[in-house]
Amino acid sequence: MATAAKQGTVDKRRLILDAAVRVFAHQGFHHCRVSDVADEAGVAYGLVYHYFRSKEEILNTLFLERWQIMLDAIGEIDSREVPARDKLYAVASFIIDSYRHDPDLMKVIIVEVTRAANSFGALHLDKIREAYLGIAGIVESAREQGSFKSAIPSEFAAMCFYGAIEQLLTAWIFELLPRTDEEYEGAKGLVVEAICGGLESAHNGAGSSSA
Amino acid sequence: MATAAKQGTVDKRRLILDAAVRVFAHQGFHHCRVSDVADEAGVAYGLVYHYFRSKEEILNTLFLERWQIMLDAIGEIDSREVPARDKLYAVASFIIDSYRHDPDLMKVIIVEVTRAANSFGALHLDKIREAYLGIAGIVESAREQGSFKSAIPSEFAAMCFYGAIEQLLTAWIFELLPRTDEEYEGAKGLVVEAICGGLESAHNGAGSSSA
DNA sequence: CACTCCAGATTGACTAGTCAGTCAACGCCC
DNA sequence: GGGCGTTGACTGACTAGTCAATCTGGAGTG
Repeated sequence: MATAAKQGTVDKRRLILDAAVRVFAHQGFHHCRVSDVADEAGVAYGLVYHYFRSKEEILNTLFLERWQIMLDAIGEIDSREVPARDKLYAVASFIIDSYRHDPDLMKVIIVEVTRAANSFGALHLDKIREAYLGIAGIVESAREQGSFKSAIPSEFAAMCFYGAIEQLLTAWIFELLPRTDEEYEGAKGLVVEAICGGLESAHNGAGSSSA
Repeated sequence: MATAAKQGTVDKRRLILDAAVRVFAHQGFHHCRVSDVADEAGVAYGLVYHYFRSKEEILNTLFLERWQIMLDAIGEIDSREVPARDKLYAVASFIIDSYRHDPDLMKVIIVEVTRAANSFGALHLDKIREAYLGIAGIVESAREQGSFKSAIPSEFAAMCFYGAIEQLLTAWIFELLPRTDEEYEGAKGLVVEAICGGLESAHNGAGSSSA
């Protein structure tokens, strides 16, 4: 049995982290008090400061824990011997399943970190960039190999792809899209088709003057 | 001469709004004090409350002012008699030019409202949704007419398109992309090409099992 | 033109409340 | 019995919003 969870002893640190996810997700990092987290965890106020230096450190911990898992997943996916489209489908699946599995945690990460340009986003920029680079790597191989257009820089493509997925999650967070298993599954294929295959029909003859 | 600006009289309300944009953009809505806004505007603290009921009302005003301009622009673009791709190019141009023209304002709108699921985002959900619907309308016409794939629902496509653009702005906000005129101009064409034309080469024969 | 008068603009000290973080003490387990 | 885990009352610092006082420009009057 693991060190922390032996006997009936519960890992209070983990309890606090899990409680923080729920509280941050429902009230927002700025609108909740540390006492809310302590109460939710069923733990005394002061104990939070025994395990974490500050309220911010809780959020940082949550982000880093989860983000690293995603970076590792992207790295593993990139190493597979399959077409780029399948890799991107796997990445989309991983992110969407992460949301499906723990919507509160993903909401906190996206809303409070990934998109928080004035607070935690800036702090974790390097980690966020790593994800872009991982996706860009997948695109880059496909470009070199000729299956992806060389006209679109891979970092740019990665940004569009990741942006589309994050917007999807945002739509689920905002309840603009139904949160059902079918919706999640369908979205994986659709987002890949939209970004890789494009919106235009293959037989499209519509002219255009855009660059 | 307009009522407010006749003679040497300055419109203090406007002064406060403009100062708020700068302060919110650089410090973040939550990390700045009302006194910072007043100081930046060169105005007494109390005057802020003469013109606005609360700190939040300043942000709401900024968002609604600017967002309505964008909604009007999308509506106007949709009514043009050009291919869907050109319409989407025009929408992308409008948003990117908005950022180029006033990065602070766009940063505030995106970071503090559009992506703030726990505070202002929820408040302005309907307005935000209106933008999606406007873009979806453009896609829908193209689907009916056959130039866009019918397999991808138009709201879904709109979300991917808008998400890609917002991610681009975020990259500029985070300084992950160079902020130059060439970059802005290039991005307009690239984002449309990525979403409408897709990342894959036309002659792409790479197989795929995703769907 | 000189003067009064007032409504709206402007000021900034102050209040009332909030909340992150501290700390001294307690207790439980090894 | 000692150290780590745990407690929660308390403090110190901060700030959104109030308000009574002051200012200012222009309309009305003789």
